[in-house]
Amino acid sequence: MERKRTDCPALPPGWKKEEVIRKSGLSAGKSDVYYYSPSGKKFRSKPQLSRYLGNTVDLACFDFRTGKMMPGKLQKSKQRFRHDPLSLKGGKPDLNTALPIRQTASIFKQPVTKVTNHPGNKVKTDLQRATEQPRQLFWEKRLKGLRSSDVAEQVLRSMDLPKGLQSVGPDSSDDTLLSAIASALHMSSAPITGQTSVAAEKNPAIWLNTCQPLCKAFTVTDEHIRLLRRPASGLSASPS
DNA sequence: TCCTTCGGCGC
DNA sequence: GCGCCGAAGGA
Repeated sequence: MERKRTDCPALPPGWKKEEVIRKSGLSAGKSDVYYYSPSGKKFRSKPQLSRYLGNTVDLACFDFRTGKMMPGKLQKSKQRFRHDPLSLKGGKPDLNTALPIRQTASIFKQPVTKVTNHPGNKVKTDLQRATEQPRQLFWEKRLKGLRSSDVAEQVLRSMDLPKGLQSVGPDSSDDTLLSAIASALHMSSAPITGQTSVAAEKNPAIWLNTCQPLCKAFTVTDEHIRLLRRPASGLSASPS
């Protein structure tokens, strides 16, 4: 029988997908899907693929049968939505605070060419730094202008920040400051204090503590919390 | 021993 | 109903 291993658009070059129709037996007509790595290894299930790729890759959105990424199709624990009758009563609020992550097609391991320009150089090992995730300085600026909206695509009102918060760095807009603080709260369980180093205010490009948001050190008082607990006027509690 | 193919368990 | 994997059977 002619085997056609097709290129799969969601996969990097070299990976092939194959679909074989069963032609006899009780399950005639059913099809089996296989993948082939660039090295020729055959994969016949998602768990097998997952084991090979390791924990670094999240295949939750990868549909094995079609070979496509299906964002929003998290097959774990069926999602319920606001407009779903079952969600209206007794539905728990969305407690998932994980930041959304950009989904790319290149979820599979790919060969990397290592280029060493200066083979004689010694690399200083600094374990403290090495375990840190590399992060672009002032990356929060990239979130500027982005707005959240509800299911009806109504843009949600942004938040007002307390007066005392002052930003550090090249961008002083409330937009960026809000993004920086919100992101910091999500990305670490450690206390969020702002930039405690005075040097960071003078030259943030060098002294910025990337684990803290782009704002000057602040403290949250009981008074601040009391203000928050007071229902905000002019804001509806929920859409619809 | 390797590969293809269908059965069938378990969710 | 379907995904996953065992194993039969052929090369």
